[in-house]
Amino acid sequence: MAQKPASKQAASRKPNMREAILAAAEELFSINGFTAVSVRDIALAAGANPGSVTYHFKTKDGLLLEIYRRHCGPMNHRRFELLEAARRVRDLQDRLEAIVRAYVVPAFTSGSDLAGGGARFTRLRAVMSAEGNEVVRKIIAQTFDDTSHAFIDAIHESLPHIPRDEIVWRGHFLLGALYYTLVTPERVSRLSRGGADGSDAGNAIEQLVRATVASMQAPPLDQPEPANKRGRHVHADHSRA
Amino acid sequence: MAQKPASKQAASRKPNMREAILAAAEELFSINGFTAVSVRDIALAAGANPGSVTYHFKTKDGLLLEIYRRHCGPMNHRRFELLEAARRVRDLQDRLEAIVRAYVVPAFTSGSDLAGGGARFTRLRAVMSAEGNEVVRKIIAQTFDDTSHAFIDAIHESLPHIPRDEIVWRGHFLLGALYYTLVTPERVSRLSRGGADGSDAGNAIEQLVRATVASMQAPPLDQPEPANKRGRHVHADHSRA
DNA sequence: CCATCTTTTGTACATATGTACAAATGATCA
DNA sequence: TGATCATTTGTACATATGTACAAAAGATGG
Repeated sequence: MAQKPASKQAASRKPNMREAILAAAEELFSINGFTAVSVRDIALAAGANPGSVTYHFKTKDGLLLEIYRRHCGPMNHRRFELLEAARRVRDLQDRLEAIVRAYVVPAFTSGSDLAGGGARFTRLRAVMSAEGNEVVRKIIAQTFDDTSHAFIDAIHESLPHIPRDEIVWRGHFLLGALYYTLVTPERVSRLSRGGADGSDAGNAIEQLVRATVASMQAPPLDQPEPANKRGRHVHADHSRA
Repeated sequence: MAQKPASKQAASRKPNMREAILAAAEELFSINGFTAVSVRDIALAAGANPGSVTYHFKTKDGLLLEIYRRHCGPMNHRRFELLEAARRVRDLQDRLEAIVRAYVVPAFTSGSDLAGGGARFTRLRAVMSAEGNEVVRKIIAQTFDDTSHAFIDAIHESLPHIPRDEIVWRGHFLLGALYYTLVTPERVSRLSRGGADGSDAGNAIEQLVRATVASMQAPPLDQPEPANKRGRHVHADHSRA
């Protein structure tokens, strides 16, 4: 019978080994990938015994699965909250920016109560997607496609003259840029010769939002390039689709 | 090229095992990452003996190194060729697009004479950067930073009113989008419900160029979207932090 | 033909890996 | 307290890994 409140449910104060293992695994996976990190590495970093990992999560895959289970819910919940708020913005351009921001911000900040948990988990997802992890592929398709579709549709509503497929492409580029920024932030610092800090999440968010909003507003491909393109090409009224 | 059936040794005119090993390793690394692929996997895929890999490349790292050495030269050479041609385009907007295209196209098509060699090598670089491979990190910084700076400067010349650091950010986003498209093309197909094919390199290039040109032209952050300058942008907020 | 160099093969070895499992330890409550 | 459960520890095992190395096979030039 489940009559122990201090076991798994409440009890915010408890030096739980299970949590330490999860945190250590998340950190190591997000830096070195799944296959490159051994169960022993994780146990060592968590100050635990290798057998303890098997006890709590059965397999290494189970550990990865639990990391996803822990983060996906809160992150997507936060995204939907922000998306609902963004939908209520009246000005079309402001709304588009709010939608993009609603997608980007939780990837950097949301997640559990751990500091930097959101960015770490997103970096983990980036690394896993590059690694082609099979365990993760299912979770991604199951958990994130709903969110993606919701954002694509919302953006499409504020940019009706752009075909949905092109919004899919540009949203895809957004995710790639997001991932890459979290995976290799030092590249920004290096190429800007110290002028910009790739690890500054606040700046990264603003740059990413600004660039993405502009890319979303680009004229679609099937629309022939306007003759006087040096000027305004954001709002095109003669849409054929 | 090779019309012999799926046998490993019979009928060998000049099999050039070294090339077969390189090709197999490149393919496997670009899909599964470096650590996840064993020397025996590579040897099996190449129809070679594991010891042959050691003979030709000494270590597994040496094999990866040779893959990079083989592709970096031609790819960056092609990029510089296209960049020089792009610089001569008179119209500023056309020039910007030509520059972006000069960066993107070789990533998909250039490389050796092998079909799809360029895209495969770029996908390999994407996977390696996500894996944080130490062997690769040096080559990247040494070989690609020159190219990146050249393109950043060229773009900056055609967009002088945008701070260089912001161009660095947007170029960084471009590379992330490029990588992610090569790593996970099926995501585009899935989210567009079959309307777009993420594996269609031609379409991917056009979408990427169009989106990137627009993102590059976005007003800089310190300049909160003036309505009088270029492109019609409805005023955005400056309240968010 | 032989001699010499290059390449391939087979095998071996030390170590790393995921995971199973029993014993030891710790916590909880009648 | 002692009994029962949860957790941790230590160890073991089968397999996978990178790489070294010697023998075999093949090519090359005289």
